[in-house]
Amino acid sequence: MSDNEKPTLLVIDGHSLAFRAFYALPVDSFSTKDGQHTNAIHGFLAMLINLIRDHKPTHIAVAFDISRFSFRTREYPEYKGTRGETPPEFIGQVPLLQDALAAMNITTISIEDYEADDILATLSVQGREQGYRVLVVSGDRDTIQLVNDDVTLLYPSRMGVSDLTMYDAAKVMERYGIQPHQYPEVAALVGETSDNLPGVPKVGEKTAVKWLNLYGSLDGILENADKITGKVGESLREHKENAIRNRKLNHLLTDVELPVTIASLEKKPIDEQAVREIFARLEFRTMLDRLFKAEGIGENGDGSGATTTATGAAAETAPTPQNLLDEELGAWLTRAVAAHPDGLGFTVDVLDGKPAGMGISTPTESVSVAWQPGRADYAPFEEWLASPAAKLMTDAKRQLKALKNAGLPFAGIAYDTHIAGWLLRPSGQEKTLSDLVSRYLGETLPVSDPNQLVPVNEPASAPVEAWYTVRLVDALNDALDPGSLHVLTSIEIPTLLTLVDIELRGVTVNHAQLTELSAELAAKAADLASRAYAIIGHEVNLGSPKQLQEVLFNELDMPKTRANKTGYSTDAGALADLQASNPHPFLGLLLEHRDATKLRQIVETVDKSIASDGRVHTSYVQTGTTTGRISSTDPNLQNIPVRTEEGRRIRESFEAGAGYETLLTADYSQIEMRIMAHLSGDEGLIEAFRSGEDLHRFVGARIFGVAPADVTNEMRTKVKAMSYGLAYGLSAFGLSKQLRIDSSEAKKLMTDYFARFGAVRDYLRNVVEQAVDDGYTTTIFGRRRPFPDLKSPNRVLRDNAQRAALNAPIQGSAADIMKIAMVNIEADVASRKLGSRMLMQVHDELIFEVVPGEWDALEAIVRNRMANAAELAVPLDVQVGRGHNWDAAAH
DNA sequence: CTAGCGACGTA
DNA sequence: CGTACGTCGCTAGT
Repeated sequence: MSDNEKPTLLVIDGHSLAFRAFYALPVDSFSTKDGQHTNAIHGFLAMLINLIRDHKPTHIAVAFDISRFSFRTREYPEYKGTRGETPPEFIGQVPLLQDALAAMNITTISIEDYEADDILATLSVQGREQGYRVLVVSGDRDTIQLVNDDVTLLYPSRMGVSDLTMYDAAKVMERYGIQPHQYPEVAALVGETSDNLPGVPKVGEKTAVKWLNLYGSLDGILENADKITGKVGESLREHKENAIRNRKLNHLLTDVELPVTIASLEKKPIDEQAVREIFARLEFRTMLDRLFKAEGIGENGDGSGATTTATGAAAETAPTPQNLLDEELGAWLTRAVAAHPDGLGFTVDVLDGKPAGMGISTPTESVSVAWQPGRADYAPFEEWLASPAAKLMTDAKRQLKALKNAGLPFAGIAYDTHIAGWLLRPSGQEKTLSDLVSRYLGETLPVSDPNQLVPVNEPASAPVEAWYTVRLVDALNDALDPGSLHVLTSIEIPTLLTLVDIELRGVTVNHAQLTELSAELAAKAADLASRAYAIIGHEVNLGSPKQLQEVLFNELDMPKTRANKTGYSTDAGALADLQASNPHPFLGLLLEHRDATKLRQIVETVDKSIASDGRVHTSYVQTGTTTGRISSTDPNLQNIPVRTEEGRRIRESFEAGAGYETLLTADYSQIEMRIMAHLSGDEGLIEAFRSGEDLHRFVGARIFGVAPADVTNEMRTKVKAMSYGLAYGLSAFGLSKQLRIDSSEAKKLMTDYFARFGAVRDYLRNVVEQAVDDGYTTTIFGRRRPFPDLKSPNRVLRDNAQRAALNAPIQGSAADIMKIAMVNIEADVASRKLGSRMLMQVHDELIFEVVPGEWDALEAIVRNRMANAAELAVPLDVQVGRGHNWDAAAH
């Protein structure tokens, strides 16, 4: 059999190559936004992808050392003893690399007490015996001994992994002048400094090779040691024990008992979804394309990288959808509903915000409903749609909006797999039905391929999606704990319905007013810019941090600020510091210019999003956060300015619509602090809230030991920053920086705070401890957030996770409470048949439009439902304001 | 044309 | 060396 016909086994020394990659690539250029370093992973995978592309291995294994200790260190404790501490930036990369390899369905092997090289040696021998061509990739020269006619070593050049030198027997001969199997004897004589194995002094590679060629082997050399003259001969006779020991240690074992067979290492298709996930986590972008290309998964979707399911087991195939009408459909629905009381899968194809087709499924059957407006044929369908019969959906919000747009009645939503998936993995990558199917069913959702004129796979249609949804519900319910399930059915599903309504309502925004404001701000920005140019003597793009750096740090020669990836920071904080140390008129103008352009930007964005009904319809993303909050996009109405006078002019343009008398705003005051009081059970803090006194004044009085009336503004500011910072994991350093006070003073402030409110500190500590134990945090209502990074060996990652973990139950509980309030308010408003309606949610604030004459009724409902959304140890205080526009309605 | 980054608005 | 978001313009890459 010729080499070309032989299968190719690729075996890699994982640690050795990852370590090479680590030193080959700059650590600073490869890290995620969370601070996880990835240079070793990147270098390793890039190398691996090239190997797969160039050598097309049929079988692959990667061997890892389990620890620095092995049978060799037992026999010779000094072995590798000179190796320094592993660099902290390297730690943690290996487990992630192993995750990535797992996603690529590549086997990794580690065996207690043996080094990776022993595994490689055993694999290469077994592979050869079984008729494979073997490629060994290692950065350890000892693996040269493995080379023979069937085994080739790929050895990284100097400081890289991208460039591998192929060592076959001829190349070894050319480079060292010996046969590969003789290499360990040369190495034994010469010694290996990096392994802390001294050899025979004065004997280098040249001498060792000369002797070997003269006497045939190390044994031969030692037998003839007496014949060797001169200082080198003396040295050999004196240090021959070194050579003997080295030879024992650098012999690689070829009979290690392996947990796998060579055949089982056969290269399997990568798990595309898992690879996408891990690469996303590592923030590798270009790598994904390279891998997919090497795997033959490509734009043209040719068959070479056929997307089979991970298990290889035959996935269930979706039932062929039936086209039913009229009584047939009605009969089918009656039967299906009776047989599946937990619900039917339901999917609406949405086209331009309108329902196009729909699909309904049980686990074994599916029906296509080519619904068209006004067709009497669909009366039985519409009846089912409006009934409380359970519907199981995926990403229901836009589908329900489409139904409402078409004037279809709807009730009975029982499940949204999209939300369920988010509750399981709130930081999750599962954005689509396809992602969920892949993760929870281990199957691949058929997708349409725009590059194929005649699709090979029928893309998933509404009934097929409904069928996958039904099956997902079971899988998700198995994965969901009771608390999360409660959050899903009692909080999220009702909230979803509320969001559908408030998005469709939108909010009236005064276009003329925004246009005027925009022009005003543009003029102001232009004026500020020209004055700034005059000061520095030339024009510069004030919106370019890069150009500003040139002006500030070169032309004006200002002291360097905090460093960032592109140089030095020019953010507002840094500029304020500069203004304090190096007052310069340019700085003030720059800051003012930033303010004006930022505001104008927001004005323009909001203005552009006003729809033909004169209203802005934001999209709330119910699964947009890790904590349970809702986010808002297109446009984001949750970051409309409020802190400055000018900013509030934008809020003035948000008005009560035609037919409505006024806006009502209602917000929770200090809800997160109240939740902290409740969760910690801190007597002092609870008393503060029950007393009705100004919180920061009350706390300040306790801390500074004065009467509440004697708490100065300065004291109050400090206490306020401290209190709010607590829930974010603020440090003394951070506090001192924010308040611009001495760090010793900040430290004292914290000490004094905790002396008075010790249960708060205990609680915060306990949250983190519990999260480490459980692996997740929980809100008052049972919402979970996993924190795998709490156990990360990377300190930055771990510290970030700790702060996020102590904040999650607080922010998350507040989000839960607000959602409950919203749902209850909507229910009350509906049952009282009020025309007034909820329009917006800004985390702890709700905005309503009030019909003339309904103010009192609405205010009562809002106050009641917000204040009583949860039973806490402290009251929930609600502030209500009234005004024709959003700003005026603030209180 | 797109992705990453810096900057900054909100709770 | 404070949590959670979304959006913009600039820049450097494709």
